[in-house]
Amino acid sequence: MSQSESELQGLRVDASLEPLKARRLALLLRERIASGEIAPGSRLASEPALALEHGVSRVTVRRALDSLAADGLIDRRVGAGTFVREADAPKPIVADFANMLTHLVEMGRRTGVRLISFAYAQPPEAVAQALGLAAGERTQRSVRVRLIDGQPFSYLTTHVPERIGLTYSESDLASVPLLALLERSGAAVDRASQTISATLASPDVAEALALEIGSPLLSLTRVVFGPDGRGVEHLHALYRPDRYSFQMELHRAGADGDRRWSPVPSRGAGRDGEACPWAPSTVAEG
Amino acid sequence: MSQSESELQGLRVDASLEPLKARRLALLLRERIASGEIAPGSRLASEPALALEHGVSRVTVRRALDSLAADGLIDRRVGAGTFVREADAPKPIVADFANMLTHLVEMGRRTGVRLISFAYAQPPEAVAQALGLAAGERTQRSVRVRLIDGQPFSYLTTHVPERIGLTYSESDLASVPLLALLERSGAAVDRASQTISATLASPDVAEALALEIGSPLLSLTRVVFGPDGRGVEHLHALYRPDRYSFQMELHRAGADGDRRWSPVPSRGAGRDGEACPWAPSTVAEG
DNA sequence: GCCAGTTGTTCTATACGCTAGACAACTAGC
DNA sequence: GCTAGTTGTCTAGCGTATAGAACAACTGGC
Repeated sequence: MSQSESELQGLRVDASLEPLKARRLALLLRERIASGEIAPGSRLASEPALALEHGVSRVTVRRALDSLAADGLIDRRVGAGTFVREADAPKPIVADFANMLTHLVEMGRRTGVRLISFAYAQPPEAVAQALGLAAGERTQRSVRVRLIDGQPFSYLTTHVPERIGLTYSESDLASVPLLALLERSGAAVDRASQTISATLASPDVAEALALEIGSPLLSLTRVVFGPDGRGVEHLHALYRPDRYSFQMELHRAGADGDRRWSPVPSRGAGRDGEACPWAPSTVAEG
Repeated sequence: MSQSESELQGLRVDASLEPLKARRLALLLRERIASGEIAPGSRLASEPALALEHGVSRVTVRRALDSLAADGLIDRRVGAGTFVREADAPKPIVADFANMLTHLVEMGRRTGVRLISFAYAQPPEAVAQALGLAAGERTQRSVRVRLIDGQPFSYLTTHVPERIGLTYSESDLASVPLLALLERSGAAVDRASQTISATLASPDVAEALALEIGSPLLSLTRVVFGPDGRGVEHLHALYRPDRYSFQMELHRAGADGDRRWSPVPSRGAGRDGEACPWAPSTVAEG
């Protein structure tokens, strides 16, 4: 037993162990670089400075930087310093909210889908309740990972009432957006309610999204209803924030003194002023 | 030596370190509980069973469970087992997006503000660019923490061009919403652009929000523009997802086949069907 | 060329995560 | 009451992450 364990540990040394403090520092710096808080091309604080700033030893700082260097995020030059590598980072996808969700601003980039699991079973209580299912009613549960340019960016778990799910096949799901399938099957879509939050990557999600465990994730839960008020789809989506974020443009509305905003269908309001005339057909739910 | 160690451990028990494997297991179990995969009220596998299942020692399992217990997710009963606690989670504040942002659904709960810092200085490059400032133009930078029922839930960093910031005082900021101050000063507000993402709690933010370092946070960046197109306010907000989330109701819009949604001012669409008729005056930017 | 400051490398000592095992206290079912 | 199984507590020891420090190699600006 101790044999296999030590062997296991020995084998996974390469797998970027990166313990506690070093890991935290790495995540933090990763975030700052991804968000542009530390501008590309600029020099990071020196290792001793970082060590002091974060209250850790220089060894730990170096371990964190090793991780970033291994991912090609930084360049280290002896005697000069550590620099954020110039934009080789593909710009994150920006989902325009005003126009409304579901619309991926793809700008010609290729998206793909990997179907992780597909099965019919009894849903968790919370899902059953949200969809307004009858007691014991089963759902089709599917887990998919969406890719852009071959890179995973979202982890989607959907529950669809069995009666609706049966109208399309597993391979349909791997190629056609779910909402399209739902409509094709005659399940009219009328209303949706969604909540946006944040969470951490659990081991399985982390692996699917090529992340480290404990990385931050954007979380979206959406429940779609038909005109009869019955639930049609329950979506739980997790997004890599470095590759996907929500954006919206707002205009002042209402009378003066009435502080109220209204979303506006902003065309191509990408964060870097990208032109991005997206095709009206590039619709996806992920 | 062993004395100081045990003493140290005794002292920092509260600080809940939660290293690697334990953390990993904790996240995994958290996920399963949150998703309902392990139903509320049901018994978890025993500690030895979990240890065997995940290939870790029982001590590690216990550390993971300690973390869940500290968060009130599970109940442990000696001799009986460990049980998933029935939903007692205090409902988070829900910001209704459709109606539009800035609107806190407070439902009578008292909010407060703690002013962390207040100063005029040169803003970071990214902020200056977003606001469209002239080179070298300074901004008023303020950091505030918003509370609800005495509990911190958001960490707000705002940058306002110096010329505008000078029109109100430090104490104004601690009591009046920023947007109200801006308008009072005659700085008309016309348009805003915002991005929603997720990130991790850095040490300072973690402390201000009473969180552990590395906790997930909802991140909102908003840039407000006046009618002349010049930036008026740059807001970077971080929210505790357990106490604050965004919610919106959507209605199908557009012709059939045109998969398009439009936000709708949903009154009281709280996740648990709360009635919540919020006062139109309860406006805040946090 | 000099020098302050940087990364790269190595060392020691300590702190601590993790394992393995044993035992106590308790519970539920028979 | 008895017993199997549970959580609570403790011990001992190993491997390693971390702290702290020193030194080498290198860079850029003066």
